[in-house]
Amino acid sequence: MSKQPLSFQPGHNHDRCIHEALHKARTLCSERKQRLTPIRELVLQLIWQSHKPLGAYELLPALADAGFNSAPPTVYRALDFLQAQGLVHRIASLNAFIGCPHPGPAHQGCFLICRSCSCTVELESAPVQNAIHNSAAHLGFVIEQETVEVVGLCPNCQQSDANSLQREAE
Amino acid sequence: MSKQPLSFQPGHNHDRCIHEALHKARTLCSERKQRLTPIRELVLQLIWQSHKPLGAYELLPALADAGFNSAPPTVYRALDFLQAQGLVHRIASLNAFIGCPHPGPAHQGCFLICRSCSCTVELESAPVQNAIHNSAAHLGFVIEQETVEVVGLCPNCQQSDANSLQREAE
DNA sequence: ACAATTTAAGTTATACTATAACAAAACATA
DNA sequence: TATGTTTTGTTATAGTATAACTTAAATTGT
Repeated sequence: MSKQPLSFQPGHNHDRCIHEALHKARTLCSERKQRLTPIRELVLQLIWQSHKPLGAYELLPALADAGFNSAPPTVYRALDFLQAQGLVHRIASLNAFIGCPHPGPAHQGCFLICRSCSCTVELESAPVQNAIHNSAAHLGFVIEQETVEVVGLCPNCQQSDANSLQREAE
Repeated sequence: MSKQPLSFQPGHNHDRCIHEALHKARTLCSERKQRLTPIRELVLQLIWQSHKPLGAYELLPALADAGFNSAPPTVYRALDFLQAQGLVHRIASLNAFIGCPHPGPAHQGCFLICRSCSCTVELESAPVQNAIHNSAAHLGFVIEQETVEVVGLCPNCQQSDANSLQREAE
């Protein structure tokens, strides 16, 4: 097994993840002459609270706490902007959003989502992309957008599951 | 380019698709001692009206016309049953449902969805599956459920798009 | 600096998707 | 036919997302 991505390392320094994500976002938006307004930056920071996808409505209370309007359009607009800039991805199967760990060139992720702890990894999976592209090309289908979301158990939770099954058996 | 699946052949005999889908469903449910009730069969038939994913609420009027209760739980229950039997798939990125052309062994499809005409093909794509499984295995992630939904342009609509662009240019 | 224009945020209302919870009916089986 | 189980009817509500219009802030040209 190869080195785990941070999402699957419970003990990693997550402050660093947040800090880096915000830094990259500021740099990219600046380069692109896009306005990373306070609301947008806050929403991005909130999304990066964890490596778990968050629903739009889960962000509203924190927006209110920060003194902003906290009606749904506010958070959806911020999320729309962040998605357009490739800073967050939407997970269609969960109606939720997650920060992109390598924003920059436009891309669509391939996500591994743990059904137990919700931790989610975004793979940059060339083989998956290639397989999809080949299948599509074979039918003359032109791809514009890909949604690849895989739900299962992360290594940590397989552990826990095994433990609890064992406990049940005792 | 290989032979197109029926979904991408506008002129195909679709009555045959419907008939076959219903026949397979009856056979499978019978084998499994599951009850394909009138409501469930009607919902399946409605889903098979076309090769385009349909929203749950789009089915309600037809249920009402047929004299059934047409509150949301009715159609969602039928869809739940049909999904459990592998007779329909849910397309998460569209909140919509589509008939499975090869029901039987449990599986998760890989879908090519035309953003112009909505026609959708379910691929039985071993290479895509394999690529996903390899990537997951590499991280020690155990897969339970896969969502692969690819949006783009089908061969027919590329044609149309090209034509309309050409017309615009004239 | 000012006015004009564009972009973002506030606000209210509402559309769309899905499920909870309980009652009534239909079915399966003894 | 009595019994338990499954399905359907029914009402209400939860959860997700956007439309439409107003106000405010930032940007641009002069």
